[in-house]
Amino acid sequence: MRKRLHREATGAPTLQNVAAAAGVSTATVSRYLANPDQVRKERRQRIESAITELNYIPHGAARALASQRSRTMGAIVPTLDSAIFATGIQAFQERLKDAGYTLLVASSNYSHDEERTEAEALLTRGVDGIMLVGYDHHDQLYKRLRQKRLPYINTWSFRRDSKEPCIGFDNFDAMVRLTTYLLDIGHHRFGIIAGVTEGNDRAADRLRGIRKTLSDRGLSVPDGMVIECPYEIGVSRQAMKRLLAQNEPPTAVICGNDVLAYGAILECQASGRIVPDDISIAGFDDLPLSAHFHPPLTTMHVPSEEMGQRAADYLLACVNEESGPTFTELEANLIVRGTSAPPRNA
Amino acid sequence: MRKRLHREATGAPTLQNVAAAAGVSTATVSRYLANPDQVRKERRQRIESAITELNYIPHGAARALASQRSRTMGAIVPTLDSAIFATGIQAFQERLKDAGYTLLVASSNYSHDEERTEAEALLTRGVDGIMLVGYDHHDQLYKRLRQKRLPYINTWSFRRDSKEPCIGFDNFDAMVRLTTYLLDIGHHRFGIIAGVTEGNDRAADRLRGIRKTLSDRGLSVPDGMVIECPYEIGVSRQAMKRLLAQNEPPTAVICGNDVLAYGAILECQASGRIVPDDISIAGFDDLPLSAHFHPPLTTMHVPSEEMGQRAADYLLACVNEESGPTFTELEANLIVRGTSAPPRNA
DNA sequence: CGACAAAATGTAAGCGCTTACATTCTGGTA
DNA sequence: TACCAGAATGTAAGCGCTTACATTTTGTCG
Repeated sequence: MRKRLHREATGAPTLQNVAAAAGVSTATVSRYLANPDQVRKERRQRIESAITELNYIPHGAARALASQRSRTMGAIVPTLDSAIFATGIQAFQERLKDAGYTLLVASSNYSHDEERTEAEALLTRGVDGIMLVGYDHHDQLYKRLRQKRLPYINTWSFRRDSKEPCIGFDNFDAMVRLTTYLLDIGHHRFGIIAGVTEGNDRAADRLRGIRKTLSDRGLSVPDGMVIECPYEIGVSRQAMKRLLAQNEPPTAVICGNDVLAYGAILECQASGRIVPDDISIAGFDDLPLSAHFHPPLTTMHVPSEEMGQRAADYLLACVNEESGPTFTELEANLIVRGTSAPPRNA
Repeated sequence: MRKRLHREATGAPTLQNVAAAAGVSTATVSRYLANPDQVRKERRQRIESAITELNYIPHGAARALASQRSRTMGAIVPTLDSAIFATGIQAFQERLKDAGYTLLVASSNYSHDEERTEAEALLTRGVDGIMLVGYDHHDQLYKRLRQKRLPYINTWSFRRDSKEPCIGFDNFDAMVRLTTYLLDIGHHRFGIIAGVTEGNDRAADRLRGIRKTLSDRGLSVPDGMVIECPYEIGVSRQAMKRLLAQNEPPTAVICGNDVLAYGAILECQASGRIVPDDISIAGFDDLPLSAHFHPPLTTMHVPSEEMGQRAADYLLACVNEESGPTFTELEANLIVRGTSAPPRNA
């Protein structure tokens, strides 16, 4: 006699139950699930009613184990706690959903080590692909991904000479354009409130873009005029305060993102200065609020939704062995609004 | 002779390989993974080195199938695209991570139907528990959850007479307090910019709280003074514009959340009004920006992090069959800042 | 030193599904 | 009507793990 079942099953109906109820084999039910019109109409109906009757829900883990794909994608973002990433993730997720995929998210807190740990966790969950933010990642992470031959894509960053699949915009170039604009309207005393560049290639690229543009025009930025700080409004206000306390305060301040810019503007206003008359301020991201800010913020628009969608498309194409663009450059657009104007003396 | 393997395995090392390399049985390796000090030191070391050598990553689906738990939790939020939910989710996720769990997120777009569909998807993925936002959900969803005996918890909402596990604050009561405060400083002409109440019990509770408080004080709110709108700043500005166009504009406007409040403030400022001298405005949520807004926003602070954490604790306790509080009330605190003041004529 | 309980390990049966391969039906066609 | 290709099914072997139960090892004590 067969050994007694050593574990209680969950009691949830299985595909086997459905097959029995419909009077067909499990294979047929499985095929029906994967591709309904592969089974003859009459059986199809029997299966359908068996499914609704039993309230059958397929068991994802079993399916993943047997088919070697989990229909799950992973995404690791620096933080969920930022509107811009949230938007991208939301778009990513919606695209996945349409394809019958589910999203596993993790956040790295802007740390390559944490990112790697999280990736490891995602691998254990058997994700079929991973969306990453940025370009620089832990060596081990890249290695593991390749070893497992797991599709992945870098987002929020695009480099012309990229060796890794990526979809995004050129952060360096975007800042070159923003800075050029400010130069062109007459500014030559700049302050910079950058994001933390350590471990954040986007922030670093942006800062490089500003510096390069200025030095190309023969301008140098004194040390005291460049402040790196985390993307928090309070910290940004402090930074602005320091900038304003300089001997010769800047006539224009470029911020690493919109949140930093909000802080800068608010601090200026708190100190009685008029933006943009007394000082111009520019951000980066173009959050929904920015268009409505007072005054409306001059910033670079980042196509976060499109990045999310395309990242999903790319990964989906990989798992389906279709072909798709491996390198996609999107445009970050300069949006000139009310926080920038020629300097007083110009 | 045995039938040839009909599928190519992934090539990734399996627990079996580890066992072979370490010269022990698969059971021992499995036990080591689950509880290292259950295996004798000498073998433990052999296993450890085999694992690092082979670069072994456990196969989540196989584990889930065999053990009947996925070490995965699901969360369905109305949208990721809102700082407040993002914060909660972030906290939820971090707590899960510490317990070796991974998060599956989905968003419902404030629709019960979509929420239900997403839940179905999560069930297929075999989540061990689900975090929900709000109290009202699709009947079928509740039914399914109970049928599967799956742990779940409602967040962002607390009701004293709750029959469902929940952790949150009382939205009605919170608005009663906010409204009372505004009444107490002398306002009696109110405008309300509420969130869309359809399918959103939090928004509905908040609106009820305001209305009840006002009517208790003998005040009625004319139809034109109550506007429901989606949580978008542009829409909110339009709403404010309408409020200001009334015969007798309100002296105080209560908003369903901070984003709506930002819109209201900005519209006032754009129309040349001074907040709070000409008009008081209050929000709900206390987003990071609110403390820095100009003027700083009077609002209700929502303990989103704590909700996320506690929700994770609860679900984790459920799956581990520990006991924990099923109903937890947190406090939403009134934060009086610069957008509220007694009305002119008071 | 032998007996025995407890601890450590091994054995092998599934978990619920997919899918290669074998078998049985179809509906044309000659 | 007989034959046959192609479509529709069925059969059953795993996928990589966990775990009940059996077996062996260890440590303790009289």
